[in-house]
Amino acid sequence: MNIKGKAERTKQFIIEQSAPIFNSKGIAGTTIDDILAATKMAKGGIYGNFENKEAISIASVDFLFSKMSAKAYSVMSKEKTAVKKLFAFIDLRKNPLDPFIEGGCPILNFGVDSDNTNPTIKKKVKAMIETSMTLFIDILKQGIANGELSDKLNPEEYCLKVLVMLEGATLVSRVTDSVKPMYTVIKMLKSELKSFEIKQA
Amino acid sequence: MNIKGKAERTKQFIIEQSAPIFNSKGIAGTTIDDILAATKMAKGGIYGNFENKEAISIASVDFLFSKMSAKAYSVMSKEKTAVKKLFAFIDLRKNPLDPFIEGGCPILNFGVDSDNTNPTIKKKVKAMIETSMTLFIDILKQGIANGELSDKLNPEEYCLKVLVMLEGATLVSRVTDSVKPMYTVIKMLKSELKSFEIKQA
DNA sequence: TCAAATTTAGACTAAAAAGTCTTATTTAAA
DNA sequence: TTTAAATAAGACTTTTTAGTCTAAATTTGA
Repeated sequence: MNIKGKAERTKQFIIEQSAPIFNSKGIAGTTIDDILAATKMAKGGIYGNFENKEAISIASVDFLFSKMSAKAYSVMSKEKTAVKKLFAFIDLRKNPLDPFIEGGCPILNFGVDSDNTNPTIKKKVKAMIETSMTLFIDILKQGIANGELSDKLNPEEYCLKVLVMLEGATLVSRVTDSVKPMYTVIKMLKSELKSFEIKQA
Repeated sequence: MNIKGKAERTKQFIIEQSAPIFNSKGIAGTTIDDILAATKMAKGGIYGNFENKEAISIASVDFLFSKMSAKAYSVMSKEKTAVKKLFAFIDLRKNPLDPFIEGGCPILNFGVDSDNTNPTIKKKVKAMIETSMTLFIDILKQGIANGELSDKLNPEEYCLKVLVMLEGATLVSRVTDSVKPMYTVIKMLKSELKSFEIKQA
């Protein structure tokens, strides 16, 4: 009848409803009752589709990371230059108080949540960080190769800077309930990259 | 007999044993049984000194923030110049895999943990961030005032940069299980501050 | 459309966690 | 040293959370 079958659609629905809760309250802080409330389903419906809470949390993390990657890819591929691509990515983080994903950045949240407690999730966060870094580094290398950016720019170091400053600023902005730290950080990051731009003839 | 009395010493002992657990496993992820195991006490001993788990978590956060502040003050006051003071603070974070406080940076951990869930703790994290920032800014302003540092340096922006980069690098280093991100970040932060140093005659 | 297979509801059970209370022990002031 | 007060032990109760299971409902292929 349908392309995917009921089971798979229900599974996806549960993940979509649960993911923002795990992201907001943490894995230990999220209960099955939270998930029942969010999905308006009963236990049978949940446990018929997932073995246990852990399985839902893992699927939720995968879902959120995919969603983040897809969004980043979407906004970046609309731009043509390396600088514009990076800026488009940075701008996704502009308002940490009204984030793209409810509860704030999943890398930050699940990174802290899983550190010391959850090796499975921690591995996923690590992979997400490494994939993102590699992608950004490649974009900057491309920009240097085609003369858009000075070869004085160190792509690895600048990309690390972007990542740590965005995560750090997300933390500070959310805790202090102010967008100002993030705005200031974005301004600094952009002006640094601009200083390596080579004016085209 | 003793200066403080048994009750107060026991209370302090419980806090000292519990704090690293809360910092490592998060507040929701820490159980009373964890605390019993760490203190080797029984329930009566715990609940005789604290009303409930929340009270222990609050006292633990206060304890860890005081400990951090004291340590920072201790290493910074040994130095005479603004740059050396800042560097001493930064160097406290050198190895995120073997941190001064077990489980990693409490600002990062409790910031993420409390965001969305725990207003009481969140307020404490906010206060800690703001006090630290103010302290560092004052040190840099002093350095500018006495001619150690160029007045081209923006103390607010540079301090924010230090804070967000150290927190972000702590996250990345711990999740990827590598000190390299933190080393790179520290190198960048130091070289930036050095570039504002005025060579004394 | 209809029947087999799949999926879901929700009462029920099990396990884990929080918190209480009485008894025993320890402390500290006289 | 003695004794009243403070403190701690640990069995017990309560609450919360996870997970199971059977009957009912829904889906899907023939």
